[in-house]
Amino acid sequence: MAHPTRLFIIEELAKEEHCVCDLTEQIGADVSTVSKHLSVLKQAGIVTDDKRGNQVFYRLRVPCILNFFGCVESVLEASVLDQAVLLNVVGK
Amino acid sequence: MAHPTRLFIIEELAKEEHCVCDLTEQIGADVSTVSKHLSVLKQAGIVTDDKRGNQVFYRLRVPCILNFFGCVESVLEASVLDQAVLLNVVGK
DNA sequence: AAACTATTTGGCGGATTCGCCAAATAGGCT
DNA sequence: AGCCTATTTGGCGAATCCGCCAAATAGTTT
Repeated sequence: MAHPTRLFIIEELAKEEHCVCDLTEQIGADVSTVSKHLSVLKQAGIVTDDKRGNQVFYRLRVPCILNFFGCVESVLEASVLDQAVLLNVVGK
Repeated sequence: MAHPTRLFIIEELAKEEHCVCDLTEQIGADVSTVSKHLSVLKQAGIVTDDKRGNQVFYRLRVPCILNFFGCVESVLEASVLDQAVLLNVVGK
């Protein structure tokens, strides 16, 4: 599934947990789209979810995943966009 | 582009440099396919190429990228295959 | 130059992925 | 219960990606 969005999600969750609605608003895509991205990340074990009230909060389960970005940045003068490209490469 | 193959390439190049023909033989896909994978990795800055004679040798340019795998393993009891899945998620 | 090996590039069908909409599920509130 | 908000799931067309073949490019050898 889509990169830039998932990358963005990971970066956001690295700061603090967010509910789906929150991420959806920031991303600007349809809620169902964001929900599916989170579903994939969850299935991969990268994030965990926590239902409170009628909303679900997601948070990063693998903080060290951020080192990956640092690693890349140390070599490339990479912007977030370039990282997306990179991840696209390694992943998908 | 494809995951398992690119993941395999990264792991192989982590050990030592390889020419395209070498990787192609190990992977079992068409040479053009492998070449394209390498091309993508190169464009992303993950590998560098070095032409000697009539063959091109590729090597890892971002060794720390391997830490990423270690990171994932520390959380998941992930096999190489699972890592491929994970990368598919983060990437693609 | 001709022949041969190694690699890259273009093209194309097939498969996968993406993102939206609509419908279903879940919890909260009146 | 009925209504509303939040989220997930199913479905589908559009876009992307993959892997092979064929052709082009580059270097070696004779």
